[in-house]
Amino acid sequence: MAKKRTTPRLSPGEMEVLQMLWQHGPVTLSEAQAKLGREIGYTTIQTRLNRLVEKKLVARSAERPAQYSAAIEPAEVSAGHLALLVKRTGGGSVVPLVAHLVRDWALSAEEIAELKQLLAEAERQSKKKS
Amino acid sequence: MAKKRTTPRLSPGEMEVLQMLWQHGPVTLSEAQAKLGREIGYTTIQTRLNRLVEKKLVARSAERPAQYSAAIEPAEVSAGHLALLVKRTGGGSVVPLVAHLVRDWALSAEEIAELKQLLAEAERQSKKKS
DNA sequence: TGCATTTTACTACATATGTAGTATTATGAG
DNA sequence: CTCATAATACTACATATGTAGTAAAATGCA
Repeated sequence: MAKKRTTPRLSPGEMEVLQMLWQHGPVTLSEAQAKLGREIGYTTIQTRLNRLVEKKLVARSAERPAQYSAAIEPAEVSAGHLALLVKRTGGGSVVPLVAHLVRDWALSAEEIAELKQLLAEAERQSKKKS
Repeated sequence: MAKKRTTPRLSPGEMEVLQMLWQHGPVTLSEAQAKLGREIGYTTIQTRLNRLVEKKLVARSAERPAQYSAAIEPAEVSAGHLALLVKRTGGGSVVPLVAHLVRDWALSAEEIAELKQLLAEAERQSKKKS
């Protein structure tokens, strides 16, 4: 397994860009601006992307109208953030966090089912390991 | 219900201080430094606390050796962060996030039980509401 | 081939954050 | 009451981040 380079701290703005890249695949600068749309300057996005590229979190293709694509998985990012949250606000336990998640977001029946599934798996793992 | 003042963005350093305050109750500056311990300057913590106080996230008592205490709940903070994470890395669904939590942290049998409990409740809510 | 347009690179600057020194004020011992 | 010590306030400064202008380079069309 590859090195676990602790996600180099993502700023809000960087997150915003990454999210955009995760949703809409690789994009050019102009497309990026269109997607992020909003009242944000073209060069602003350019700068953000450049910085992300420096940090190896985004890859830029060699073609002329370069394609920018996320070089990190959403999972990796959330994992890092969650680890921090668990430690900080959960006192080390995931339960308070999950409690929040299931309480504050009205889960659909399907989602609840999925989560039950996950728990069941976790339980099996737990048993097997002990 | 009170205003939902979107947690004013907590920087890593601020989180660190808040965490300390949540764990060990109200503390004075010196105690704070002791707890955070580390090789961090006294005045550095002072500055961090001051900034936190400005942002109303920490309260300072009037007594002489002032007592600093968190003025925000861990839950509030995690709620804000999670909301962002869900939207950004989960594409709007909590499932991927929870999946991560239960997979990456080896949950104890008790924790799993608690979570099942939570899901059961969520299910009841869901049913009642629909 | 020359210019208009698009793309990319550089540069700039304000605010935020991390860190900490120095000055000032309050407090307690003698 | 005076001074040493603890506590608090101010000030400073480097790096990070958000935002964007301008210059330079590549492209495409006339």
